[in-house]
Amino acid sequence: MQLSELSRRSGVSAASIKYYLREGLLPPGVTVSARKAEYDEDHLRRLRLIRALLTVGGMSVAQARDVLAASHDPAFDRHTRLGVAQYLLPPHVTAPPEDTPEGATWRERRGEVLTLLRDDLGWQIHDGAPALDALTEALTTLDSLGYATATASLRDYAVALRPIAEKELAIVDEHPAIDEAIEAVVAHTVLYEPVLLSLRRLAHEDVSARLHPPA
Amino acid sequence: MQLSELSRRSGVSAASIKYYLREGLLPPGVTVSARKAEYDEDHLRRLRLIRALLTVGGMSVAQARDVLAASHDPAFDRHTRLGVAQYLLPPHVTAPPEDTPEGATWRERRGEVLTLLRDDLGWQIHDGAPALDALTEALTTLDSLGYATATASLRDYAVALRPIAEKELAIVDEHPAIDEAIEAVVAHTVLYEPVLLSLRRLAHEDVSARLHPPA
DNA sequence: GAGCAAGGATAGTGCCACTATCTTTCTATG
DNA sequence: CATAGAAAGATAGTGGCACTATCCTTGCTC
Repeated sequence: MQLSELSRRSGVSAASIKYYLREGLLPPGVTVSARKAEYDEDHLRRLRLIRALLTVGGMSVAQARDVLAASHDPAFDRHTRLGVAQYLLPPHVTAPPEDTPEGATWRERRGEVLTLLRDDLGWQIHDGAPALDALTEALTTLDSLGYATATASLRDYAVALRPIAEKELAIVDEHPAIDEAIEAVVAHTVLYEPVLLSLRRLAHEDVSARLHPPA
Repeated sequence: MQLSELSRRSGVSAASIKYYLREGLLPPGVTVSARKAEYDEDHLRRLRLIRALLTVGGMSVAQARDVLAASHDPAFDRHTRLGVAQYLLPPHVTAPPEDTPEGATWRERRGEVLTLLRDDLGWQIHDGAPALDALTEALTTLDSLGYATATASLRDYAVALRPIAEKELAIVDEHPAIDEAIEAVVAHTVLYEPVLLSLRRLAHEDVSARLHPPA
């Protein structure tokens, strides 16, 4: 199909598709002639994924490009590529400078969390996992606002989320083809986040309605 | 304290503080004279909350302003204000137009989810809850990519999140002062989201390491 | 072979979160 | 008392981002 048809079937403007092509999010089609390029169903699928990452996932174009590129890099094996894709996903937080008081408490907090997850819960996680930094950042921010987060409640969260993670990984492993699996990881990691957060808010509403019944 | 000291103690540039004052995120200080305004500890605290909403929470300045404004609106009672704060929080999705095929499936999906939560799980949730739209949007997007989400797994998510929501609401109810409670709701709703998502990703890593042990 | 639509390149647009500058006002100091 | 200097406030500017509008070339069609 031509670019115009790709645009029509995806609902994305032709100008935007050209933009994604320029930015390397969408691989170029087969150039048939100087005024005709051929795109296939894979392009359509990829385009839908791109739009999902940008809108539902809230990622930037640059982030989406990096994730999509890394997830198709043949230099890595299956397990690594699955991890690389996840490690590249936002958010990315950087630790505060080491020589400041904030930096010291930050690092201390990070160590506590790592100990909880590794030693207490027995999770096998890498020391440099970006999610660990994001978690530390959120916790220290809450601390600075006076909302101390007990290690115990953090453990409750972790325990509640563990079975969910197992189910999700099982779904990914149903895809034998590596490219499909990668896409499944990216899609599940990013697109299930709003599912999780929405359900949490709805649960809040239910609990609140029970605690404070409206008149 | 003066604006310059507020800047120094918060780490936010004086120019940015002026910007937040202009945009109505931060209430003005007491004008002592034309070149001197007095700020107090509440301003410092509010400023920290603003920064947290913008950076950790990923909200826009306009969204933060609306949430902060509504949460201090005396026209609402405690329960309503807690809800209003949450309803105003992003993301906000709009349903597709009713007369399109996508609009029809979207609405159908929304109805299914509502039935699951209300009739099956017995949750008391409002029909117009924005989280319901966000949830529907995420699910239909996943559907369009070929990842059908079984109602059963959605129920698993909901069941896993329910106890977390209970704990969180209990913490909020520890604050008798309404302003403190509002701030607690906003802070918990927004700032615990990265906690939840980070822990989920770390759980993924652990599960993946067990399924595919690295060499 | 004239018209026209598709592709590709390039410059422009609108929004956002600041940020730099300018002016006014006050106060501390010689 | 004069004046330098600093704080507030107003206003205009900046840089990044995600597109988007325009222009030009090319080649198919009638």
